[in-house]
Amino acid sequence: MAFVKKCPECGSINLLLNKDKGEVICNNCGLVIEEKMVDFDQEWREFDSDAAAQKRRTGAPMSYTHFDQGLGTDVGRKGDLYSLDAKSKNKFFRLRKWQQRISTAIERNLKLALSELKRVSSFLKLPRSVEEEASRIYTLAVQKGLVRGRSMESVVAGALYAACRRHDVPRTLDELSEASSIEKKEIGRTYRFITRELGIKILPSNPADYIARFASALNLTAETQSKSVEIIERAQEIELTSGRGPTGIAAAALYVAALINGEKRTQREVADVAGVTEVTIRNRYKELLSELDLESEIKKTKKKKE
DNA sequence: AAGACGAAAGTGGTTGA
DNA sequence: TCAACAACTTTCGTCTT
Repeated sequence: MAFVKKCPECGSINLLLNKDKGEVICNNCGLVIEEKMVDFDQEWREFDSDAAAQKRRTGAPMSYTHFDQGLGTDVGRKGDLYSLDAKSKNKFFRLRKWQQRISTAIERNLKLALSELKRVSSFLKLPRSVEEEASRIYTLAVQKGLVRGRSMESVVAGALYAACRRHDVPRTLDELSEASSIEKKEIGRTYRFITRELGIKILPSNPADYIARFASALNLTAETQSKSVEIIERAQEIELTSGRGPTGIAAAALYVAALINGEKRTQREVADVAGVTEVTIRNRYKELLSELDLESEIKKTKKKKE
């Protein structure tokens, strides 16, 4: 599966996809990374339209973004129903009524929540795979009764945040907060809660994952981008990054890299797109300078300019 | 005048007794 | 459950360009 790249346990990239069981297994340590995956493949081949008509039997692929995985049917309320005689009509109305009663609170909740989830995810332009993952997480959360006592929207936001992190397409809590109009604190809290309760392992996000987005928001060149990734890697080697907020590190690395490549941005600008304050950038920046001997590089580009 | 810098006090979350 | 603690923020005054 494209969105699982590394084994969270041992870091190996040697992953084995077992389609029959719908699992992804780490070939190195044997950890089951993804299970209950949906098999999207056709299991037959079509040579002409006759064969296709015979063998095709489904509509859209099954998806967790539909509350019943896209398989549900409703008793119709319009269309050919009205061409029936009065007796049959009555029967259908009764059926419809029953269906509404049977629909449990869970299903109604899911229906609502997943449309909210879609709204937020399209607002943030998240990839399809993340949306799927978030829907799956939300569905699990509902089944475990974790939504009780929390607003539906906050759980949706938390699930989306978790899904982003798992797929290495990090969005900041601020962005999620803006898109879902839930407070940052609240999202963070439900995020921690559901990941703990569902036993979802999430690696601390890598500062480098933020670089591309921040850099394009600041109109920085590709050289600056790779420079800042390089800085981050060097910083990680000497454990300068542990315990610090990844966005602050990304911001500082980007700021220094821009300085080195003569594309200076103010601390304010960088701070805004990264969602941290100037002070944080300064602190990280100071550490980077003293630990990584970057001052000489900055001086070099200064001299070039003269 | 704007940006960079640093000190001090406050916030929210984690940890360990 | 509470206190200590680290990271980060807010605010504000000073220095540099």
